[in-house]
Order: sequence, then structure tokens, then C-alpha cells
Amino acid sequence: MVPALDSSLSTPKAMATRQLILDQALKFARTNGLEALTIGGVASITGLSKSAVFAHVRSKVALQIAVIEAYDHLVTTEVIGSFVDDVPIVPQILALFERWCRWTQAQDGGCLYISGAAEFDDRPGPVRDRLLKSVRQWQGGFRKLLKASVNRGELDPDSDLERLTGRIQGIMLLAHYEWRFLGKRTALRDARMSISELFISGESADLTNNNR
Amino acid sequence: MVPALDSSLSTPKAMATRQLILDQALKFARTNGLEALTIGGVASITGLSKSAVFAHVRSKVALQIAVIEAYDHLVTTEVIGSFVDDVPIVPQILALFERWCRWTQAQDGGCLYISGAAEFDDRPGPVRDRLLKSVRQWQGGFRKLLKASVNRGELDPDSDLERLTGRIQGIMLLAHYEWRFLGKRTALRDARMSISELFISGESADLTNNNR
DNA sequence: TACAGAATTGCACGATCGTGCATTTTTGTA
DNA sequence: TACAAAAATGCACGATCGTGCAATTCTGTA
Repeated sequence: MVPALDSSLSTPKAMATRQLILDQALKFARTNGLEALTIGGVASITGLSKSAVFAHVRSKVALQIAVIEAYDHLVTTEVIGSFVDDVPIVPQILALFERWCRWTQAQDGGCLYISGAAEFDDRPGPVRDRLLKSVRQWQGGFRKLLKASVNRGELDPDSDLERLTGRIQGIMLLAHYEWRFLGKRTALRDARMSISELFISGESADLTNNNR
Repeated sequence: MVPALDSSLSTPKAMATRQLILDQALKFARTNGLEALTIGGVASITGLSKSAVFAHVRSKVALQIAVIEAYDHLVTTEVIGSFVDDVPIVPQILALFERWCRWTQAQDGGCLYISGAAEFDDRPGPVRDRLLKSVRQWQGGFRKLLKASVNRGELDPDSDLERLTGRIQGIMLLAHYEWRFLGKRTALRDARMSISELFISGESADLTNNNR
């Protein structure tokens, strides 16, 4: 039997160190940006040597990509969570958004999908590609959820899901911008209100295919 | 008479060189970010020596701030333009947004107010301060415009201008994100539609203080 | 044309970047 | 307890960063 190509997940110790590195690197990237992420910097916050960090991540680009993947995992477990079938979907979407708000407010840095986009929108390469994939996945999940709630009759079947997804994204972008950069304290509260209005008040009824 | 404290605007030649530097630096920052801006980098794209660039800008932070100010000026002349008193304001706002869309689409880089926010939201210092000031100015101008159009009876006097401003910002953030990062070709078109619906269709009537 | 002052350059500095490699320390097992 | 494998380190490299300073080139005027 040939040895695994990826020798990095060989022993438990190596996995633990790698996890430590990725945890700290993600934390750093969430507050300082993916571009500011540095092998030497990660070394100093983890207490390891630069060489040790490098040995575990193999290159800077690989580190950035691994951090994005770690962030994906975090988003999945902390924000997306699990959806149960026998409960209406719209309240679950609202709960998901509520988790996003709480998570965003919990001051451990911003959203890599947003800050990363600004950093890499003009910087082609594997990091941008990976980031794009993650964002597309996140958006796709949202669209699927909305579609399911239409199929169950919770949402107007004429709803323009593309536009509705955009509205939600816009609300999140605005909240992130106002909260993290402008320091507006009501930003998350405002976002919550916008989202719930989107689903509860009649406004979402306006987002149909008919009146285009 | 004492000599000007800012000796950099002494001679026409110096001013021309400084302008060249700022032009190129702004162009660079708009595509690569304010953080990636480098004195050596500006030197190589302008053809000057590193020392010459440094002599003109005096420090990296001063260069970043000067670039933000150059961007402010560009936004003022290219996007905001001038408002005439005897024409309804709402169409002028729509025209402003149209200019913003065209300008954003014209591929010479992104919006510093957006990308800079992502870069500096966790990075205190004079650059962040300057960026904040510029963004607040930009937003304040928008709010003033909306208030004026309420005063003239063009908009429902019960409109929640704070929320309306937020809606506009959200549409711009979404358009910027989708256009620059996701490469969605319909992003600007969608934004135009959202904005015009905001003012023309009945949706803006929902954004009043009453139904909160 | 000579000369003063401004504009520009060359060079050097300490730091830090990503990366490679030889060496040492730690660890699991026979 | 000895030893092989794995993990971590130290050191070096070329580049580039921001910044200072002395030297040079340019430019306008007397």
C-alpha cells in the first residue's frame, strides 16, 4: 500500500499542531485580513518557530487556502447549523440570520467572505479561486433553502429567488460594513429588522417575477 | 510673510510631480488595495526613484492619506457632480447613481470607500480615521440630498431617511461585491433596477416612520 | 554664463518577507 | 533502555519594505 500523498495528517501530534496553527491563523486573518497573514506572524502568536509553521503549511498560499477552509468549517458549524425537515423553513432561515448576527457581533473578527472579496477581487490566483468557491457554496445553500420554502408553500411561488438572495446579501453586507467599519451600534439590530420585514411584512411579496 | 508650512506645493514642477505620483498611486490602490500601496511600487510605475517618491510624500501613511483625498476629489467631480436647484432632486439622485454604476463598470479599479473599509476596519490609525471621515462625508451628502427632496415634497415626509440611506448603501455594496468579486455581469443592471424601484415603485412608501 | 536653490538620485540601514536545508530535540515502540 | 521516525529549530539566502542622508542633476534667474 502506498503511503498517503498528504503526509501532513500522519500522526496525532502533527494534526494537533496543525490545528493550533490554523486556529490562530484564522483568528489573525479574521481581524487583519488574509493578505496580512504571515508565516512569521503565525509563528510568533503560536509560539512555534517560523520553520515549524512553514513545515506544517508548506507555503503561504497553502496557508491562506487552509484558513479559508477552516473558516468554511466554522461557518457551517456555528452559523448554518443543521436544518430539520419537519419545521417550517422560513423561521429556520431567520434563526440562521440571528446566529450570523450574534456571531458577527461577538467581536472575533469579520467575515472572510466579505473582507477577502475586497482583498482579492483584483488578485487572480488560487486564493481567490478558493474564496470564490466558498462564497458560491454559501450563496448556493441560501438559494436552495429559499427554493425549498417556496416548494412548501411558505413563500409566494412567484418570488424571484435571485433577487431575494440578493436582498439578503445586501443586508448582510451593509450590516458588516456599518458594524465593523463605521462602528454603528444599531447596525445588527437594523439588519435583523430588515430581514424579518423581508419575510414577514408584505415587502417580500413585491419581489415577484410578475412586476418586473 | 512666513513661508508656507507645506513646502511641497512650492513650485509648479513639484506640484506636477506630486500629481503624477498621486495619480498613479490612486490607480494602483484602486486595483490592489490601500495596504498593498508601496513607495517602491509607486516609484517603479512612475519611473521615479524611490527617494524621489518618498521626498514628495514624506511617509507611507501620508501617501495613503493623500491617495484617499485624491479619491475624494475624483468622486466629487466624476460621480457627485453638481446639483442644480430648479430641477427635481430624485431624478438627480438617480442620475448620480447612474454615474456611479458607469464609473464602477469602467474597470479602473474598485471603490476605496468599500475596499478600504474591509482593510482598515480592525486597523486603528490615521489612515482609518481619514477613510472614516471621507465615508461619513459621502453618506452625509446623500442624507442631505434625501432630506431636501422630502422638503420639496418629492418624497413621502414620513420616509425614514436613515433606512432609505441604508437601503441605497446596501444596493451599492451588493453591486460592488457581485460585480468586482463574483464577476456577475448583471450586477450593475440589477442595482439600477433596485434603486429605481426604491424611488419609483411603491416600495419606498413602506420605508416610513409609521410602520415601525 | 554663472550660480543658488530645488528636484532627484544613489546608497545604506535594519526589519521582515517566503523559502530551503542541515541540525537538534522530541516521541513512540521493540 | 536503545533506536528510528517525526517534529521542531537555527541559520542562511535573496527580495523588498520604510526611511534617512549625502551627493548629484536640473532649473530659473541675475
